[in-house]
Amino acid sequence: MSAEKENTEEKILEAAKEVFIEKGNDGTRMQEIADKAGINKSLLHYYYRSKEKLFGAVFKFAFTHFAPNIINIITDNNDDFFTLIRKFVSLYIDIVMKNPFIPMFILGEVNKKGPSTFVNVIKSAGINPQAFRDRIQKEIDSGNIKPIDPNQLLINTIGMCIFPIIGRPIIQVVLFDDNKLEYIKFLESRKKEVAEFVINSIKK
Amino acid sequence: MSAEKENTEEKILEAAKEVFIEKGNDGTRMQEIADKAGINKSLLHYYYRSKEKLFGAVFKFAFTHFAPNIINIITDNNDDFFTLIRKFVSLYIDIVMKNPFIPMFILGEVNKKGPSTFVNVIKSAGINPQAFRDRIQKEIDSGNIKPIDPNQLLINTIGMCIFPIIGRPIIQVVLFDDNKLEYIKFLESRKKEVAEFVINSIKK
DNA sequence: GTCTATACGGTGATAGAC
DNA sequence: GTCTATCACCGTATAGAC
Repeated sequence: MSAEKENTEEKILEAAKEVFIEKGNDGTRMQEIADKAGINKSLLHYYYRSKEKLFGAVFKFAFTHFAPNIINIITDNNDDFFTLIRKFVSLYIDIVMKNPFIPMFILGEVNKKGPSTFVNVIKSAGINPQAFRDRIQKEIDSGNIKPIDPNQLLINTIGMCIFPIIGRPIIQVVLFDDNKLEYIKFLESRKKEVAEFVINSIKK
Repeated sequence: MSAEKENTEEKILEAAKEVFIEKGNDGTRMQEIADKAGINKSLLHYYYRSKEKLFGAVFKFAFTHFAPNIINIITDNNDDFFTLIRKFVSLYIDIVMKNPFIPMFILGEVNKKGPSTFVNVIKSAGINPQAFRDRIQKEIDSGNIKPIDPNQLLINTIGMCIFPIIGRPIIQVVLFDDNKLEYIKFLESRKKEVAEFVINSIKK
């Protein structure tokens, strides 16, 4: 997917992303990363001193490329609020559909190690919930939507976007008799369904 | 929490639940389970032949004690639909609050191994989404609620209940400045907030 | 920078005494 | 049933040649 003649360090990181994100820290073997990068195992330690450091690089990538894109849709946005919600939901579901393992990876690792290990990454990711809260409050004050706790609205919306992705194996089996196409169709239609669900709930 | 003089097999399973559910299959060491059970490592293999088998017992427990309780609230229920939703959401959030690691455990493992490994457990868990779909359809046909795809409504509702639990480390840091009490309060109020959010969205 | 060889501590699993 | 001792293997990490 990237350039053919990338340097070794980059090749390692790309391979590490694939393995770590799919298998998690505990499930990842340095040997597998080396194989996938087409280099020797000890080269991993030459570029990244330890497994932990390599993992850290992968986690940082995963988190910073996911969290901020979401919230930043909101900041500096001139759409009316319902249009904003439709764009947000559609874009977010699209992102997680294209990177289905990343949410599970982030949530799994953060739950295992606790936020303390990642608090630097999390804080430096540029997430600014206040901008979101402010926008909601403005809409409420203007009488455009029903009163609601902005945090609740945010978690509701993100939860509805992410859960069907991380719950895929169960959802596909239980709801769609393990039919992959039915599941994909279901997910695709959520881009509109979730937005309308949210809008219906808060509109006056 | 259980009887003092439980037999060894039971002690092992209890210890295994704690470790597996908190650390996942890859992160679990047989030694840790033995220590927690207060017995020797080789006794684990005497009662459960392998780590895989022991894991299987834990997963089966976790899944069967979680999934069905949810859906069965719906079956054979005589409440009006909005009361049903309020009960469902409140009970479900209460369950996951009391067992916060189980959703992450189930989702993590199912995503890692794929549903094929657990398809027996999943299918034998007694989940019956059709009963739920039928109930929704009845409400729509009766004109009590707006038309909506029952699957979408189900995933929306469950997603809003589970996501704040598995996303806790991030949510607590980003939204509540790592204030534990604020997070708990937020979760507690969701028992009502989520139900009203759903009801607002589907009521006519 | 990249390789081979190896150290060193675990890890699941088994054998065998009691 | 429960223990100790031990096995065969695998994991990360390092040393050192080229």
